[in-house]
Amino acid sequence: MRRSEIRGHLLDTALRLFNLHGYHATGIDLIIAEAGVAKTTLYRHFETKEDLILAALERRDEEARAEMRTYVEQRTSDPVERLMATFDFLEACVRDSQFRGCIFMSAAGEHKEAADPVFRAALMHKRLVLAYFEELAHAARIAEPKRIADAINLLHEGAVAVAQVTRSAEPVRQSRRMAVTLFDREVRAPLVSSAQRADAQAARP
Amino acid sequence: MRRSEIRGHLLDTALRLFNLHGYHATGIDLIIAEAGVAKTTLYRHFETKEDLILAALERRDEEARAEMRTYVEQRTSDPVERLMATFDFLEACVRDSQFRGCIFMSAAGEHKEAADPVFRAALMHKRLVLAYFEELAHAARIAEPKRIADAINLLHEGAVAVAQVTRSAEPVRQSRRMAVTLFDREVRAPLVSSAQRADAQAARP
DNA sequence: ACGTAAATATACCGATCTGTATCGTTTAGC
DNA sequence: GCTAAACGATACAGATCGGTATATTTACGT
Repeated sequence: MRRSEIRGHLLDTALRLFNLHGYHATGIDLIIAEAGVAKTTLYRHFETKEDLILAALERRDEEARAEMRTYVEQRTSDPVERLMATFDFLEACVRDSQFRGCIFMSAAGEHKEAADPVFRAALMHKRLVLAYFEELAHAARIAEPKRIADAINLLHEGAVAVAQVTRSAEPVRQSRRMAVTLFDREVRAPLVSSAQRADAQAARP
Repeated sequence: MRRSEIRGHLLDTALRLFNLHGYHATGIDLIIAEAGVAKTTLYRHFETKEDLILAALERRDEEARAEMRTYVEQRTSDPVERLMATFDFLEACVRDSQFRGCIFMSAAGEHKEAADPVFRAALMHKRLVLAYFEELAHAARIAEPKRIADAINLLHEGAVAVAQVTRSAEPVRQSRRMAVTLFDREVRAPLVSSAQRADAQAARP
């Protein structure tokens, strides 16, 4: 492994283990063993474990939001359908065999003090995701974009929480349907894709 | 302190600390110090820390569901309004200064293996709460009680998750409004209380 | 009131935790 | 190719972890 890749490899390894076992339960020794790296090397890149956690969360924050953006934008150009596509992206995340809940919620759950840097990093991620929902709602020319973004955010969080304990993707599908029911009278265009509308027509002709 | 109270006192102390700091971050030494009890005493009542966690979760499960039942049943006898009263109960929980998120979600978040007894205890609590929602939906003579119970459950979980990071009760109020919007055409009676309807009439006569 | 079971305090165990120190080896940039 | 920085391996420090052992005192049931 090239030296320039070590830092990123450490972050990826740490993120995988944090996702699998949580933050307190994942020791430095396990991280370096899984990464195949000496302990000295880890502490040359990150001063403390907390710094490693913060760097990992920052990396994952940017990565996750970029993935969602890419998924949503290449799925449809219709601004309203893009709002709904966030649920499809979420469903894909939840269906991943490695899904163990939202790592930012876990981070906040293990670092509950509002002043804890880890908690603040988790909060910041949530704010940025919410801002993206607002951006989508604004583009969709919805009357109250902030309220709709809050609602989508709440449905997302509920779906992830229920999916985390039930180990099922069905809560995400249900939250999507709830979003459709909630918003289908508030926006200018239908909230189901043309393909789905065709399916529905074919099902009951 | 009487001997018969020690076990319960240990469970209460442990629950308080688990809620404040999480499970891994709360050591045995802190629990016994806060409880004012010798370590030997704790280990006479609970074989391991995991046993203590499981006993604490079981106690809190019964306590929390009994509190919700009591709150809901004494607030209104109308079965439909009782569904909505679960949100009011939730709002009271979230407004508590000690609120740090759902301790069962935290437990599942720190014990992610599906076979972990702690994870299973958290899952069991969620199933029982969902069953109560179904019970309420059934009493309200709703067409699809299970689907509505799932929806309420999802809104609850979303509200708690968002409230946990934003440190606000507003997400709970929003989830309640979303529930009203979702169900007001599905049930036989209005979903706002007569007092709220009077307020609305007074506001715009 | 007495005897037993459970409480206490304290010391201790081995394991594990985060983090450092040492030192020999490898790599990257000039 | 030289040099300086980074890496690997290992040992270790000091704290804390969950859990035990022991010896003494306290409280409860009969």
